[in-house]
Amino acid sequence: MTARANAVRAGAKEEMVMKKPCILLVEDDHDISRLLTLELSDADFSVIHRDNGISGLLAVREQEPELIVLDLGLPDLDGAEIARRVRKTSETPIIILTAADDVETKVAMLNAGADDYLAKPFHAEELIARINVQLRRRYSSAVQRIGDMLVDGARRQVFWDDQELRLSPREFELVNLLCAQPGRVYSREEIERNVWGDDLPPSSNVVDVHIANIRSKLRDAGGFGIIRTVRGIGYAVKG
Amino acid sequence: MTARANAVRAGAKEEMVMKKPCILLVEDDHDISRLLTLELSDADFSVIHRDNGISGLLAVREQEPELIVLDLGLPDLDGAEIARRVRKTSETPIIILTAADDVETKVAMLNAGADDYLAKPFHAEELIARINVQLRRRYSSAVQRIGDMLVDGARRQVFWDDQELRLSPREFELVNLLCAQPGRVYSREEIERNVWGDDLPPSSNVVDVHIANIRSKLRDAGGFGIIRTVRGIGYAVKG
DNA sequence: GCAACTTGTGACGTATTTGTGACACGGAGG
DNA sequence: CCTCCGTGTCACAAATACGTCACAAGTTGC
Repeated sequence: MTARANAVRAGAKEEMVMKKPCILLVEDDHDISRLLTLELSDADFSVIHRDNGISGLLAVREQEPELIVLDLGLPDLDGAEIARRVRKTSETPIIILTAADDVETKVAMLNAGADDYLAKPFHAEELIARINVQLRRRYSSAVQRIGDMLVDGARRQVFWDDQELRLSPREFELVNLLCAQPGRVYSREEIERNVWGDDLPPSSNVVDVHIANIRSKLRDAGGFGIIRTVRGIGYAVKG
Repeated sequence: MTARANAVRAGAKEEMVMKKPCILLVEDDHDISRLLTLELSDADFSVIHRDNGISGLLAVREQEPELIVLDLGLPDLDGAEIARRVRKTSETPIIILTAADDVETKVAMLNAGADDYLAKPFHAEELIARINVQLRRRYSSAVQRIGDMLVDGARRQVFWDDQELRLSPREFELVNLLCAQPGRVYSREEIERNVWGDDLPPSSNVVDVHIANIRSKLRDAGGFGIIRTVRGIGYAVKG
């Protein structure tokens, strides 16, 4: 449920009512937290704020947020420590905020189980962008059925008529994206941003080629016309 | 270890209805008890809380918990006294929490009938780990069956077709993790966090090598294709 | 102290994946 | 009917990920 909600949310804000993803913000600086709470709410997240590590940890259990934004310099607990303890029991994405921008800190954080890292000062939009990346990465694991096609995010498998398609990682990501919102048209740019992320393949017709390959594999399994081409824009799956 | 134990139980709960072990927590500090209740529930125990010795003793009779976690510094009764009285009528495992960490107390507690002893401050995971040890000692636990493979968490044994595989500790941990949720794909990072924990093997292809060894042992016993490679991500067992 | 075993590392071969450019195709508009 | 632009298709080169091996360091038990 979270899964779908988030996978879908990127483009869907305007069209349907859906549960807002809940962000837990653990930050002791009152000014920053107030500002961020506003910005995040604005970006259509529901925000829970805690100003110390202990109550932050409690909130993780009690509220089960979809994502955690964690300040490194908390009065009681070390950010890394919090990350480690969250990781003991859950895979909730964690984004760390910090004043320092050195490599060691970054590595230490990621080793502790953080998923991303943002050095102050930063723009709220950047944080929001990274939040969305993490949400998509983690919660694109829903099981989605579209006609005879079945997309299982947790297993990273796609079936047509109970026959598995052997998709490469990129192919799977692409299918998974399109299937997040059956019927919705994804532009090439949107697809590249979501599937390729920071790797940016700025040139060429990669998307088209991959779509072609996916179609071919679908055809081999007996599926036709699942992926619709929208001339001038991009692609969509039938919905 | 803790992480794994929980993962196993968490995963098992989806498929079979299994009674959660019931823990009786006797603790007067309200903050600690709230946190522990949450942590324990999270670890998939059912928790009963009492905040004094008398009602604690009553609860032992009435609820018949599988294990008792006992704070030493209670307002009405001495922890040792409680332990002794429980022992008059039952062998229910008892774990004592205490502020002091001296040897005499420890000996006194164990003499009174306690099974284990934990000095504050402690991490919840440590408590959970010790709880699991005690439960395992007293009751046998989680057995997972996946096709012809059988994973016995309590005995730390894996069988294929009733033939035992001789797995090294690490190998067992790895298999056990993957089998906690058959079908679910575990990323290398996730595997490292869960199997290696804080020992951090930051470099190299350890996971792959171990998987290869496990596969080889499975093959020797007649099992093929149990562990699926998910390119670009990690591994999963068929399910 | 020796032997057997466990564990992590680095190197290497191989199969798959992935991006690119060239070109064919086809519909929309003139 | 012809042209043009956006797509489909193909083959190829480069990059990458994974499986495997041999080895060294560390443990355990005898």
